[in-house]
Amino acid sequence: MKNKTMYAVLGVLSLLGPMSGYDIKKFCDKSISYFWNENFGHLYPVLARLEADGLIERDTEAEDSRKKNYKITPKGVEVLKDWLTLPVEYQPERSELLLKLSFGTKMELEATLSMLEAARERNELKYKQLSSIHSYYLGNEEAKSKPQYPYWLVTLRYGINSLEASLKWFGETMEFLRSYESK
Amino acid sequence: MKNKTMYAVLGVLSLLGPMSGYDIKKFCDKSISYFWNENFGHLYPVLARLEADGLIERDTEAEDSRKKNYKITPKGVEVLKDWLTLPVEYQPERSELLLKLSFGTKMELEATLSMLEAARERNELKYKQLSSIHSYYLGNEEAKSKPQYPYWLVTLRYGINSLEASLKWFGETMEFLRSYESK
DNA sequence: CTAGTCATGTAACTCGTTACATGATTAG
DNA sequence: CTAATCATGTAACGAGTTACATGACTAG
Repeated sequence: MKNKTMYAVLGVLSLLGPMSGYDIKKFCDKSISYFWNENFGHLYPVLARLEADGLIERDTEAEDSRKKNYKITPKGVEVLKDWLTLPVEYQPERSELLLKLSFGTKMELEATLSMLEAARERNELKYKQLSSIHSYYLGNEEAKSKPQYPYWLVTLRYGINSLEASLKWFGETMEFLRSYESK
Repeated sequence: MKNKTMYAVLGVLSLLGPMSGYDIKKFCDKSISYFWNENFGHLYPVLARLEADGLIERDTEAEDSRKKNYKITPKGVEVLKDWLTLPVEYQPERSELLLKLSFGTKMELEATLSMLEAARERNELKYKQLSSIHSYYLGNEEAKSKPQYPYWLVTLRYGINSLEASLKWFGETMEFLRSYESK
């Protein structure tokens, strides 16, 4: 479980050019929060360390007084590329929803169902948000002209695809549990 | 991000009866690793604390010499049930695969594709494993007679359903990226 | 003038991982 | 006899979260 925040920072800076810590956080929240999240408490120390290690540096041009804009260095690019070619690390699964559900016999059916319903609604909301971004992308020539376009499109589709599958499961599962009980 | 290991322990003990730390770990690895994982370094201290707090206690009956068997106490059951009715906590997403993929322009297409292929193969293997457990369940009368049966079935289906969706996405995505490049 | 947002940071903390240590038992 | 597995633990560490502090600027 190595520090992945640093690679996220390097990647974002290499894709979008000089940015401040605050901007990086905003970008995460706004554009990639469905698959990546950062918080200030971790981000700022990582930025300091990346600068100390010479992987990023202050961008003196276009100084916005109170912002600390960083740009990636050639050394930073190298480190990023090395990481990109490494296989994706195995991440042990931990789903609180499924854990609770597997203890279903220890709670009331109604409680289980309302837990599922709450989770389903959250997913449905996310699904709608991602879908609307998706259709925006498909109809926007400027977005399409960017080199990142195909990659952003497929990540988006991953999110949409997963949510779609989960919504289907929620429906089937709630139906199944209700009918199983009433036998 | 409260300590969820303790609830996992309480739940497992309440479902399966007295067990040792070693057995709990084995159960996680064998039966629920597709949605929950534990490791000894965390598990043993948590067991000690749960005992100190009176949520579990040593089971003196059927002592297996070198095993420390724990059973859940009434207080432990209460704590478990309180937690079960709480809504599932929001878990910020962090997918290394999608992060890397979103930086796709910074690497060779071939490297991206082989990263995807490796991930796809892992998922396919898991998919086959879960599917075989699923069909075993459906044909096993003893499993069906247990009160947990409907809950274990639906968690299993969650795993299968997600993997199925991801496999579909992997196929489409690799195809899309290849054809996008060659234009 | 005041509330909110912009922007950067630090300190304390908790969770979970990794690596190591130990001793007992069992299989070949 | 030896290697593997059973079984329990500890120490050190690192990642990431939460809460707090600070100051500047901005909209009503």
